Amino acid sequence: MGFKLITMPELPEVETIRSGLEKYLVGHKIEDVQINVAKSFIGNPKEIIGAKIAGTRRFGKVLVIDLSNGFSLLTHLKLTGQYIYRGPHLKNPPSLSQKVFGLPGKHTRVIFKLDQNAYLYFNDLRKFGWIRVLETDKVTETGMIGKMGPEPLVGQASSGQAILTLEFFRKILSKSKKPIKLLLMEQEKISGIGNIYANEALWLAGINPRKKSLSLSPSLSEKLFKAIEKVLKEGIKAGGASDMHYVTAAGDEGKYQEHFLVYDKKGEICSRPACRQAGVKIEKIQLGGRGTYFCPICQKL
DNA sequence: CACTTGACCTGTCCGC
DNA sequence: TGCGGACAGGTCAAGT
Repeated sequence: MGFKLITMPELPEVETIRSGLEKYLVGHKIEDVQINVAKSFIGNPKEIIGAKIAGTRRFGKVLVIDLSNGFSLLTHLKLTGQYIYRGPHLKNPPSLSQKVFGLPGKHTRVIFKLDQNAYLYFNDLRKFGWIRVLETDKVTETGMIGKMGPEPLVGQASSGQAILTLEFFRKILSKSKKPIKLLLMEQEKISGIGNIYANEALWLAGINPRKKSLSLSPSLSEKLFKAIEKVLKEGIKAGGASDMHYVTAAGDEGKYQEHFLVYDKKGEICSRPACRQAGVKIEKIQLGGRGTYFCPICQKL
């Protein structure tokens, strides 16, 4: 396993972090907030001090922590954000992954001091991530979440969020001339898919990432729809993909990177039987400025 | 209007 | 060995 990639939290990673936070944080009270980097925390910390943590939600890649006093904390982890809990609700904490930047460490931007001598650390190497204080009843209509497309995983939508249906998926595709991969990653169309899972889903469906969205046949769009669901589900099942900075709320690593079929596989033999036999190698191109991996044979344009 | 590129950051890796 | 540059990728702003 290489250590050169930054595997940013996408839907399965954020969902894994969320379910950990749900387990560990609910019932805790926020006693204090220490902000080490001003741009990492937007809003007034006084509005959350003294509040109890009531629950967690996820909208696409945005994590929401709802408090008992009418306020919520929204977080986007962007590329390198980590939320790590230490306290009595985490029995037998796993040995801290080396990917964790210390607790606290050099890259700890915000520390929430909770009751019962517990702490929630927000680490973020590149400072792209943010935590924002917002009234709970404004969460679904404000900013990114307000414009966000439907949730691609059945059973995973937060209340009030639409689920992506095949019909809606086809409708989105039919309206866009963009390369399909770029469309999949557009959060205002579908929420939660990033570079890794877009690459993986397209390989699984046997579709070239550059193919124009509106040119997908009904059978291909259905194939892709199912592939998206499959890779996201398997991502969650594996606890997310850790190559560089992603860890769960307990501070340990996910395993989905071991299941990668194309992502970061440039020059390796495509694992589809016919391609493997013929020795076809995975290629890498830039699409929308992002690294894009595909098999030139089983993902023909 | 649609699409592309750059900025935001920091660390790692690669080649000279 | 040291150093500079390319690269990693989500989102938004600015440019074409």
